[in-house]
Amino acid sequence: MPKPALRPYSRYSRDAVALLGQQIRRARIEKKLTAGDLAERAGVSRGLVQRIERGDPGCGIGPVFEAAAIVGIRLFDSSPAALSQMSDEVKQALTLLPRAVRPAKIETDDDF
Amino acid sequence: MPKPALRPYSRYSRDAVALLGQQIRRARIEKKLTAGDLAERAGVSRGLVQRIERGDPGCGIGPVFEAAAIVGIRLFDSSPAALSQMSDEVKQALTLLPRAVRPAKIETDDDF
DNA sequence: TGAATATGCACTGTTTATGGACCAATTCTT
DNA sequence: AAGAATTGGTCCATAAACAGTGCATATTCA
Repeated sequence: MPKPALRPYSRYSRDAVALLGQQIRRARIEKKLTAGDLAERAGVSRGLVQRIERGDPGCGIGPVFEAAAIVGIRLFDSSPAALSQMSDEVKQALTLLPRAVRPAKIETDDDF
Repeated sequence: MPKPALRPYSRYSRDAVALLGQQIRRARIEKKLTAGDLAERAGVSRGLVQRIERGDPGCGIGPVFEAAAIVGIRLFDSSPAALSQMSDEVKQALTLLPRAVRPAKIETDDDF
């Protein structure tokens, strides 16, 4: 079956997407870039920039992060160096974890 | 013209997307959730979860953030409350900025 | 105020993302 | 080691993302 016409997003993720879009718009304007300028730099259309700033959850995460980076927004509050280190750490942690998750059948509600 | 077959992402944004995916995978495994479980909770297919964890930039930002939220990853390092507040602040800042950007033509070349 | 430009929105055609089913390989548990 | 479940990949059908365009409105600046 195809892509669902409407996807139910949680409030938290909707807010997060919207916030990121607003931050991008703010940073763009502060840097005195037009939507068209940002679009060109990001290699996307102006229309997509508008959807990104509006917080459309359907936008690809690639273009969104690209736009964010261009206007100077640090994802994860991290510099490129820190980002790389975090990646190594997570990759490291992943090698120590099981690759396949088993049963766990009974109530996954952990948190003490 | 249609969607570009291949989009050129910067290293930074590619790393950021990949890192987020790895973090989601790590958190999922630590919580003992199967990819199928996470998919079901997020309302997406298992295949999409795989692409998300792999760091595919083409994935919608909505599903990615949704998955992240489900496994407990705080976007922006913020709790829901903080997220809401940040949103207000940015919205506030936006009202104080010009709505349309003028010339500024001359090189805003920032690093990042 | 007027001119120039940015923005918002809607429409169209093409490409892509996604769901679903299926299969093979991997991996965990007993 | 065996069995059961997870994972990873492919293939197909379909809805959606995206680029482009045009145009109306809004906005900045002279």
